[in-house]
Amino acid sequence: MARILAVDDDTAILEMVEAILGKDGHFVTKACGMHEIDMEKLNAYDLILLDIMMPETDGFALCSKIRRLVDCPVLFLTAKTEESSLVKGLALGADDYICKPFGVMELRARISAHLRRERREHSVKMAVGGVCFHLSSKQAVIDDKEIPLTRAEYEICEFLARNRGQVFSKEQILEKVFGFDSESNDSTITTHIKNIRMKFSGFNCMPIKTVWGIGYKWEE
Amino acid sequence: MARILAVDDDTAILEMVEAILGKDGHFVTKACGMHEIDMEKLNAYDLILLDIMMPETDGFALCSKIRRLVDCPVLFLTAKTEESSLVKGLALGADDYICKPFGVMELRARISAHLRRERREHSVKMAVGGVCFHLSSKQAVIDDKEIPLTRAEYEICEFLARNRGQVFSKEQILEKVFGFDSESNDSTITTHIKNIRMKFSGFNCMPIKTVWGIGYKWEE
DNA sequence: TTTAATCTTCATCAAATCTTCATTTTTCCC
DNA sequence: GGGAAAAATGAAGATTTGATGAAGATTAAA
Repeated sequence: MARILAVDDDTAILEMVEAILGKDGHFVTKACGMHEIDMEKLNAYDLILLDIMMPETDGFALCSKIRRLVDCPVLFLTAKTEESSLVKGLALGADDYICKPFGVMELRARISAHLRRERREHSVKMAVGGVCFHLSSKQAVIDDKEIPLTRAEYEICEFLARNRGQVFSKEQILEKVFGFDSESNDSTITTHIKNIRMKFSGFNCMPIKTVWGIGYKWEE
Repeated sequence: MARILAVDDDTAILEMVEAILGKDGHFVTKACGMHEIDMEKLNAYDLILLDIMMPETDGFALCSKIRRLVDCPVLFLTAKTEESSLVKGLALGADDYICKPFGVMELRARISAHLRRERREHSVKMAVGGVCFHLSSKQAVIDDKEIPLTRAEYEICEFLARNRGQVFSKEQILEKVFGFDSESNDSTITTHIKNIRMKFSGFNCMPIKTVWGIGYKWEE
């Protein structure tokens, strides 16, 4: 059904979560802490469950990092019941906050609701066609061959691919990719797009489409 | 910020919700029960808050009906704390379940999280008749096929569709769509309408109707 | 410091889009 | 039906927008 990443320092909880969600047909990957997570492969999950209190990195910090990399639902599953903690968690980009001890049925229902919503909204989206982004090394790869993108070119590609299907104006791309305080000219983006296209054309691949009068998008 | 529909039979709760969410810049529409909801205008809301125990229709039934009509997040806000009730609510298509008495901060945080997610995943859409408008990318779609409208054509369509049933003169359309300071000729609108109709006719669809002597309208 | 790579800007060209207008068609009213 | 007003049509010109190629500025590397 869905691929779920569960992060908790308590192995017993991980086992339990796996047992519960496994029955619903989900495939649960267990991680005992941040060191067990391959941040480059977060794309592989449909939903992430996070504990807050963990020895190395705490769940809040982890949540921020995750949210910067992927868009899938992130749910806290924690013993911290204070409202302030819930508020902080959700403010960091999480989608839900479930307190331990949780009801088995509640956990299942909430996870189903989040997955259902993901499908409801996301149904049109598909995998980024053929292009693989190595987030840490900032390289784009097609068929195991690297496309020699410069840093700016890579950032633009990754941003558009991450939000594939959506159209962004040059101003938006400047702001989102280079920061709101970028004082660059729109033509910078135009030129980067041109160069990106040139490099991709060598791979018989043209993922960035112009939407006249509006902007650019990564084709779905 | 967002348009929120709150449904509860207890006026005091509605007032409180309005006060809390109003401070965050949201616009809250209050409904004391099902009879006060115009089911055909659910599109107008970004998020819906539902009580469960209400005299006429109960919240569960209402949730099912709503879910059949629109995709926006639906949150239960209820005094029913049993897990079975939560499970039922989420199973019916709701996205969250908040128990009364709720923490003010929790309510705000959860609502923000849902709205954020909606923006993150969903380039906002508006469906009118068989036509779906992708607001952010300014594209119109019928049966998953894109209608290649130019920017001006799209703006006119979206405006008329948003106010479907109402008739607008060419002057009004010019003013509303291109700004009060537009110095264009009326014939510009005539021509745009012509081109829009040509493009829609390929889809066996003719949503813009001429009202002789008055203007144009999007058919209901 | 020198060199190379990358980023940014700009002028120019081509294409898509917008606007206008003369002409034809439709509608309304007598 | 006839005439006037309104709208539809088709095509040409004006305008806007994006693509392109090249040069200068900036940054990073040697």
